[in-house]
Amino acid sequence: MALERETVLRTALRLLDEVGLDGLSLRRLAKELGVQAPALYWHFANKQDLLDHLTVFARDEAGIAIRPPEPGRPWDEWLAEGMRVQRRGLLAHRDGARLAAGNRPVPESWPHIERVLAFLVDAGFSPEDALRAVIVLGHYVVGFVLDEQNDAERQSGTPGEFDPERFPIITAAGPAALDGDTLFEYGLQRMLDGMRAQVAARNGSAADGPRDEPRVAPGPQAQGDQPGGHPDAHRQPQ
Amino acid sequence: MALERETVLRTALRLLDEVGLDGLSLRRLAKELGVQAPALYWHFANKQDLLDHLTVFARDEAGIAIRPPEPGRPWDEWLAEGMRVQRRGLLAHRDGARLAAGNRPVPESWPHIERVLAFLVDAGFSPEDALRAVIVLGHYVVGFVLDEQNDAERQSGTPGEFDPERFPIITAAGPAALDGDTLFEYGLQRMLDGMRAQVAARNGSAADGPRDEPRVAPGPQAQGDQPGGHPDAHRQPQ
DNA sequence: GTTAAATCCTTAACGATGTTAAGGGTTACT
DNA sequence: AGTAACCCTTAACATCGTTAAGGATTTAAC
Repeated sequence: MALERETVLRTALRLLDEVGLDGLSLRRLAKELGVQAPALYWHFANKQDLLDHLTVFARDEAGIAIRPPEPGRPWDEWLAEGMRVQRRGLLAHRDGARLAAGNRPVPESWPHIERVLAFLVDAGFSPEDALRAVIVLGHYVVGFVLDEQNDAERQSGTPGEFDPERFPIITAAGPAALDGDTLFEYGLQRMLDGMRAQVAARNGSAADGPRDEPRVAPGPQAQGDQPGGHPDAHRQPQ
Repeated sequence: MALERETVLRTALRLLDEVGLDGLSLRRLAKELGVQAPALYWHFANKQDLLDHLTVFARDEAGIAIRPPEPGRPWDEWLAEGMRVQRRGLLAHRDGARLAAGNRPVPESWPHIERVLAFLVDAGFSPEDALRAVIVLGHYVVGFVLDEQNDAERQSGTPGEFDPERFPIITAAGPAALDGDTLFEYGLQRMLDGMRAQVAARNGSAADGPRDEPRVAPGPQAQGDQPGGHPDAHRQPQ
């Protein structure tokens, strides 16, 4: 019976949760599939190629694909929700962030990004800042979960006890400040605050503030529908 | 002649720049030192231990240690500068971010953090938010440079050409939006904007919105730091 | 000055890894 | 029947981190 690529990836993902990324060897994976290790080279060029596809597989399985925002919903809430989903997708599997960070990006992700950008431009972003925003937010999410899972894998998180004499402020902050969800939300909201303010400044009084950001000419952008037929109804200018 | 720990680390750091983190094997390092591989186990418990110390060594060598802000200087400018220095420290060596992200944090870094927190609390942060701010900014920096060096190591950056039909907004944004320094500064300033707003709101009145890029910051000039203004990332030859 | 301990490194080897070479079966089509 | 595509096997290579056991060499003690 032929071994399907998807079978390999699904097994690899399950094995990843069991043994971690460092324990995920080709021999171990092959044994799990009832097969010899070199058999995997028929389906994938090499291990890196397998991991690249595994990243895509995990992302698709987690349902990261962006949903268009409901018409009445503010862009920032929608974006925030998207980032939370992305974080949960990385957290869904052991070493998920390391896996996602350590592979080459697949070209399939660009259409997805383009669709997100369309919504942001509709919301008042310049094309440059829209692109910057999604990239920069993505880096935040990956950096965050990377550390989060690093702490989980080893026992290396925050020391349970801090000497109040030497670390008065850390002690005053307390462990609640380091709670994963709260901490993630803090950074996320700070960044969105900044973007909100920038968009507001750009859309509102566009002539008063000493804004020195290069403004793009309001040329014809993103107005027509895609030739591929994406029925993405981007409307509702905030 | 006895081999010093520091000699090992300095050699390892130089070798890292030559062969990358994946090429940095104990045998290769030992050969560079004119020694057999197991000799390294006298100086370090294992490879992970060596890499942990290498991270500290690289950081100390890069002069990441925080300098207290000059009395008149706004906290946000000072923090921004600290993050730029941190980024440059990671960029200073090949795979620097991967190295820093992949090790267990050393307890020596906590006093450093405590000192930063003291300045932020003085500036109006609550202890919780001060702690959150430095952690969250750190995650951003690591996530950013991780991707930056990932693109550099492989040829896997952005495709040089985008089809304007399928990707109108990405095309409109242009490659300038993806310039490392500019992109880093964008996310950094957005996050600092959000923190500024929060601190201002917490300190009661003073409804000052987010300010602009520090290079045009109002107030007393006279702070002529580096000529050149923007941070200049040194990338070594690939 | 001999002895004992601490220091620093070597040789040999183990188990495991990614990967390649060469080829054996099965299946499908002509 | 023959041939090509498909899917996997056995064997092996080079390299990896790591351990075991033990030589040298220096330092300290009696």
